[in-house]
Amino acid sequence: MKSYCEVAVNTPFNNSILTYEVGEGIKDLVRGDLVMVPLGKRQTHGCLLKTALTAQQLDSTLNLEKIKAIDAPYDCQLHLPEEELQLLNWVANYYHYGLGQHIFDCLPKVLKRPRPLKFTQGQGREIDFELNQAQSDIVSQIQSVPQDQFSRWLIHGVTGSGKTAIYLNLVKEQIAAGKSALFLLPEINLTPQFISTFIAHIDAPIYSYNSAISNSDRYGLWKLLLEDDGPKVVIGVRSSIFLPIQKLGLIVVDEEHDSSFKQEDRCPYNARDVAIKKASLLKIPVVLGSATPSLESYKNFKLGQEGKFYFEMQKRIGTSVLPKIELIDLRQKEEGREEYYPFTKRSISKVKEALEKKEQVLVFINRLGFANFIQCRSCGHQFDCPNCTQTLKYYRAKGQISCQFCEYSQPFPEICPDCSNMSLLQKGYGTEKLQQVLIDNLPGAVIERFDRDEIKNLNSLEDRLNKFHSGEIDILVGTQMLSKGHNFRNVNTVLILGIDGQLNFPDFRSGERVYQLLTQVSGRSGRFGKESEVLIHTLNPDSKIFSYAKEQSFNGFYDEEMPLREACFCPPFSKLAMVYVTSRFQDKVIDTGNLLAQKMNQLREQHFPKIEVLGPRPAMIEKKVNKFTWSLMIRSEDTNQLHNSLRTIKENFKPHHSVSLKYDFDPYHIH
DNA sequence: AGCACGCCGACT
DNA sequence: GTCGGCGTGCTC
Repeated sequence: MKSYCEVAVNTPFNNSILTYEVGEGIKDLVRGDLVMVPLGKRQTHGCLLKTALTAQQLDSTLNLEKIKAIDAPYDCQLHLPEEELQLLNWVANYYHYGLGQHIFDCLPKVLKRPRPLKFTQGQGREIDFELNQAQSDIVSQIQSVPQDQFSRWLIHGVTGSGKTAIYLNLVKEQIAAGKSALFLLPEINLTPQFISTFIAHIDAPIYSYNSAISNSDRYGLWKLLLEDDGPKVVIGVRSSIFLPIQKLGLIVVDEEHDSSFKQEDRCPYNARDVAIKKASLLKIPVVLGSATPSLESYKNFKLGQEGKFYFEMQKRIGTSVLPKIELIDLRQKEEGREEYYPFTKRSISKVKEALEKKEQVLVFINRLGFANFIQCRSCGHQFDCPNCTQTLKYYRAKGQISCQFCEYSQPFPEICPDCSNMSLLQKGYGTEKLQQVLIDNLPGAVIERFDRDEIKNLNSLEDRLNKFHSGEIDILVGTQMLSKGHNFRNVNTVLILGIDGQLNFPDFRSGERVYQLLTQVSGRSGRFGKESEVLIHTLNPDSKIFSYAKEQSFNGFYDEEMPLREACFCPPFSKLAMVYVTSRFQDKVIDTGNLLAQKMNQLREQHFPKIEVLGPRPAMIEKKVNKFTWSLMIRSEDTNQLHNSLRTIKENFKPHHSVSLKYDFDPYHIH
């Protein structure tokens, strides 16, 4: 009597769940075990979902003749515990992604001879500072609920209000109870400071999991977690939510609003939301923290439904004071501004003042390069990428204009190829340009950049930060990279440029992002008692966002933004899903997009009246690396209808072979 | 996504 | 003749 199994296979098609015969070599394996799977003419990996199925239990449309046998386990000493498999399965369904593919995206690369796993033993020192009233209230409230039940908490606390001490106390409590804790951070460059705090005070091994650790450590940690259920702390980025930590007692998600928790390629999950799901499956508390919660979390928690708790911490601890915010009105004309454009007389003199006081300065701009694009003064010709709908950026250090999406680049042009005019304008500015303008205006000062072009790995990151901390560098010009987490003792002046571009970005979250950025950046300044200033260059000084930032109005932004979101029926008042249609042929993309919209509208009329179909429309960047993308937005207040409409499409709508569809549920960046 | 098959034009 | 481009179709 033949026995069959269902396997989540590492392949993109058919939801990745396929049926096989149970061969002799795997007859003792169970759900969650990994196997070698024959697929067409090749072998790939799979994970057993159901075993010991009889022929009668199989889908009747399957041709039994065609079912192959699986004979070999995947010899990697890994398997997926039931809870992890359930979480992975929930994620695959929720985000409309293949389970098998997602499983093998999460699993580490298997090595034959892994090196011993590196980790740090915490020193478990007593906490040598007292919690203030607000902090200890929050800790005791979180500890007052049964720790073997699902509960969720949001700590909305200004930068410097002491969230870390709360996390530390909660984690210590778990370790003392013999359980483990998972601490999620949005970005790897925030890891070092938390690690050192945890090492000092936690009496347990501490593991980190992020893009900087080796494949060997990745694999080693997985194996260790499966074998060892002793108390430990894991500090990691997004993907650590899928680590099989046993006896997990607490999940903390710091900076819960951060977009880095959302995976943009492969399975588009949001680790913050997955963390909440994981906590509910494991029946444990999950604590989110942020100075600027996402509107989703704010609405979700502040309503205070069953099992959801919201805390506010408005005061900074110790000597730190919130900085004074000044708006630099770029509409005002200034004689001779070319010299220091895009700065102003005021902002340059503020920088000079700071340098004279032997203080350091941070300058933020969310753009790379020297000029955003090049245009001919005479005929208006722009230099575009041949492979992408994108202008070429000028990088002066490289002497090239190049595309930010593909490999294309060419030497900086001397003359216009259309009209041979020699006068080419450089439009828009990025970090490279700001650095140059500052060098020209501040002789003797050391000015360095802190952006993706300069900081390529953790070493260069630490190197540049150390040089800044030690005073070798006077001014750092950086992108968002510089805005998160770091504390600089000697910085009391911060400049922000190019914020208008973000304010006017055509996305319902642009206001939220700017508010978060301003708060974040302001937090970099004046954390050590001195008076500090943030200077924002803008053409919209009347924008409400700035006045909330200026007044340090804690909830003003939310009170203003929430009704706007409600009026335009945007999240958190609706759920969104994107469907992206991509192909090398533009006509195929447009045809498929229209067909899809038609089909979707049909579904709306017949089955899912609460969904709304918007589009199709070309993606923000229609052509990237010679592939065209159009998108459909599906919106609904009814999550089930939204899911079911996508599922129906996935099962019944088969586009032309050259066209691929990608789904994004709860999108963050909309392309 | 791989991988093979099969149909066409180009070339030692 | 056959090499190889890529369009099409299949994978339990």
